[in-house]
Amino acid sequence: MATRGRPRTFDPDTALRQALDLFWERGYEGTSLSDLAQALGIASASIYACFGSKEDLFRKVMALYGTTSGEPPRRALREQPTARAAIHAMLRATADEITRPDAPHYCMLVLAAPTGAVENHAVREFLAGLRHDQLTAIGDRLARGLADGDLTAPPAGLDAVARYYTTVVQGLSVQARDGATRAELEEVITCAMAAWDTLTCAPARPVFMEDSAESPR
Amino acid sequence: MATRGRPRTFDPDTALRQALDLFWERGYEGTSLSDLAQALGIASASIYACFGSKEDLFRKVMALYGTTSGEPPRRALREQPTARAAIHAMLRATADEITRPDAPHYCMLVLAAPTGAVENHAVREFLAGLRHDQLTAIGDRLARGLADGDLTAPPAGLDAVARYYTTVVQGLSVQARDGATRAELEEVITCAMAAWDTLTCAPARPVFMEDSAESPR
DNA sequence: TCCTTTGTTTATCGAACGACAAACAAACCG
DNA sequence: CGGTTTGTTTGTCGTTCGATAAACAAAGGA
Repeated sequence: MATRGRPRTFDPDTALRQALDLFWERGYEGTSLSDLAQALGIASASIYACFGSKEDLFRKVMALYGTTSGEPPRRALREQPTARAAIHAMLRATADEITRPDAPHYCMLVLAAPTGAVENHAVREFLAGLRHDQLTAIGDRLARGLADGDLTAPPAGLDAVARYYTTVVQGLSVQARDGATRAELEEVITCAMAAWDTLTCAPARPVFMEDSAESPR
Repeated sequence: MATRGRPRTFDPDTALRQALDLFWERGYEGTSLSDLAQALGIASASIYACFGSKEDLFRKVMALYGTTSGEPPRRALREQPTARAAIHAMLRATADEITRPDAPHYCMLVLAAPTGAVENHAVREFLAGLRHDQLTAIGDRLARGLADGDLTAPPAGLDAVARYYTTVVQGLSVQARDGATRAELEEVITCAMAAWDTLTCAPARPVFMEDSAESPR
């Protein structure tokens, strides 16, 4: 199909990336269309023409966020050989992502729109759905460990353990937001992994014997 | 001193409580002065006369929040005999507070204003300060356990353990916000406490032997 | 070349924002 | 009772919100 009409003067991918940066810095409601227009270097009408509404833009932004910042933790879950290594590496990859010096120190999934005006209810539930996917992904990885034989059924329940590590991930975001360093997050992760052996009836290992050689991503 | 001039037609304490309910439901930026005026049944000018600015009102609201919803977890830390029981009871009291049927399911400290517009930076840092007090309170309680002799110095570091349980508390808020039930939070707390014995070099106890008779508040 | 198609700019919409000044209402003091 | 003090209401300030219509600009097709 031929390209008709006047071509765009801006690159939608670049613009989406710039929109991501702004939404990341200020959250959904904290970012206005004026802010976006200024940051993207185009008029707000062009944003509407290219991306639809503010909410549509935000959803596209979150999709990009998922394939960039969200990928390392997801890959950790996918590629590590055991459930234990996968959870540990996932936590570390998360800590890496939320303490990058060139980006805001928190996960957008968790803090971009937890509360807000009534009219933005749909956006909040959209993010809540993505967070639920997180929980599911962790639960699925534990189930795979069960199938692979590297994990015995935890007495507390597999869902409970999955929700527990999801809770830790989400708590890490608040910690990073409040200025915790990468090293401090690593300590928290060490503590969180200390629960693993008790939860999974594995032989306990003292914290100073933690497998720190595991790849963080 | 005599009461001069026209007396108030509304009760400031009642109004503050109503403002708390509204800020709790929608967060700081999500609540407008029009919303507040309507909920309190008075004009916005009366709010300014009585409470100052929106930010002043929010700070007073958070003080009330601290003495009401914040008290049970704080009391748990204070009154439980051992560090372990204190942390466990504090987590349970938190779970109780953030799943009450008559209030929003999350902690205002954590989710009322984690991100937002640049002009509300002061409010966010105010809340961050209160969250840091949380961390300090938990750290102090662990130190007391050390002094009382019911806790041996954790290899991971006392600060690390304090930050870990702070992270769990904050993660619980996100879980509750996303619809987790009180029972599900209890499971998460059980998992979080499973780390305790490993962290503190105490003899490990299986999760199914958890001291469920500890007072939740 | 001229028309169609598409993108961008400009201007603006109505509504809501936080905040306040002035006018009005109700209490106490003498 | 009049005068003072204080609280509340009314109206509105200038700004910003998300969103859009109309005018203008630049490309391809015939």
